[in-house]
Amino acid sequence: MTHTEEITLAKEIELSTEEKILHSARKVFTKKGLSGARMQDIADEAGINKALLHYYFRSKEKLFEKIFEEASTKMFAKLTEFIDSKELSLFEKIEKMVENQIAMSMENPFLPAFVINEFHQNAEGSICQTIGRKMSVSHKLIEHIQEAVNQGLIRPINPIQLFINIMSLSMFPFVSKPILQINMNVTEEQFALLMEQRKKDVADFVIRAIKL
Amino acid sequence: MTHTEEITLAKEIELSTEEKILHSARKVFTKKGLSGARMQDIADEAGINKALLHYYFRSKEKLFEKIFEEASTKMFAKLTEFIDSKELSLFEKIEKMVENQIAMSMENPFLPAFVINEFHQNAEGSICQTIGRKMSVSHKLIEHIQEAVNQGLIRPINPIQLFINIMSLSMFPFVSKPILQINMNVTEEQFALLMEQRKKDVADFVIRAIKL
DNA sequence: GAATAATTTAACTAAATAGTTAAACTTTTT
DNA sequence: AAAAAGTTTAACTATTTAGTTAAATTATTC
Repeated sequence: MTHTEEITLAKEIELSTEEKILHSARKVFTKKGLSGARMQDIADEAGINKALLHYYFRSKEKLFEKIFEEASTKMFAKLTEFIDSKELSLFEKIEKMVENQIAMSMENPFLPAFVINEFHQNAEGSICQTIGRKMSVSHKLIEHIQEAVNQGLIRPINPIQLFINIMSLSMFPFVSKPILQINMNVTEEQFALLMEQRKKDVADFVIRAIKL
Repeated sequence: MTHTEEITLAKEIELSTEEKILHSARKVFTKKGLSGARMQDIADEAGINKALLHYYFRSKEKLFEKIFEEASTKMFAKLTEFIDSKELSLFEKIEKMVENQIAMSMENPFLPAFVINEFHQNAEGSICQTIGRKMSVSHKLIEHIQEAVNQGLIRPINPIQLFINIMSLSMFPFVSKPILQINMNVTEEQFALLMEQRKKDVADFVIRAIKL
């Protein structure tokens, strides 16, 4: 193996320092939160030292801001893709919302709790205000629900309550996972299975609750 | 006003130092979490200095443990009262569970997010393990649901999923309140009104979803 | 291949925060 | 009222953690 081959291979396998930092920052911040995370932990996780962290990202706040914004966006990314669609029926939208949010949570188990908690502890803070404005979920879904009620397709329900219900059923299990697991003696595998079932179960549950 | 009258009056109005500390510790810990809370903030909030805090409660950990255990218990206290009852029907239990958990969350707005988040960040830790064991929700409810399915009173559903649904619908809105508010432009009063409505709405929603 | 720029480190400083001490003050007991 | 116990404080120390510096190393450009 020549020298250049070694380098090419290394580049394919190993991430750049910046990417390594972002990976470990994601991991540490989402697990421990802003106040619980330690720059030293992030550096250790990335296999570098603290000075290099500050070389790439001036401060903890700056690094956090990047991770938090990325996380907030990711949390609702799949939703915004189709929520305004004119082609999908309300029931189809509900099915997709549930499936997408559960899939997102399964792929990123700490993400929902992280975003929710930082908003909680810092709701007035500038970061949350900025990010909050960007991700206001469309009023078109609310209108879609209201239309369905008006047309007698579903029973009367406050559209906002229905939206809250869909989000609650999809995401709460992941947010409260540790309590549920202790509470009900559920292993990791059992939990994953339950959540996989929920992709269909929750949509059915919601549709049964609202159809005439 | 005599000297003794002054003292009697003061005792009625003012809390003991220990109670003042617990009050402010509750406030600061539930808002900021273990890692975000500062002993100085707790002292300031109680109108005392840090040394006195350490006089009453040896360390931050000790004080936190007390507050956290109290909070975890409070979070499910009302539930455990009636959940095993033989007199109540399943639907009555569902109505009470929803109403109690929403009422509890309205009275203690930061409590659910606090408990959930600390479990998340510390699920392996000794505190969570100890507290977790104490609050395992009864299997009798699960059995009650299973019986209702077997007797054909409700449509087939995994009892664990139904339990998760009830908890999700009752508590998620409070956990995700800051995001919901920014997302849907909802004031404090509007939010309180929505949650008041949910006490009935959620029970209806669940019952409609499961009844034949 | 020398010069320049980018990357990385060890060792440091600065700031924040938990926890301690010794003395003063207050209340209760004898 | 003297002694003892309980309460409170100001000023302190110890520890943790974010952030800096200057020098060494590596990669890139001319």
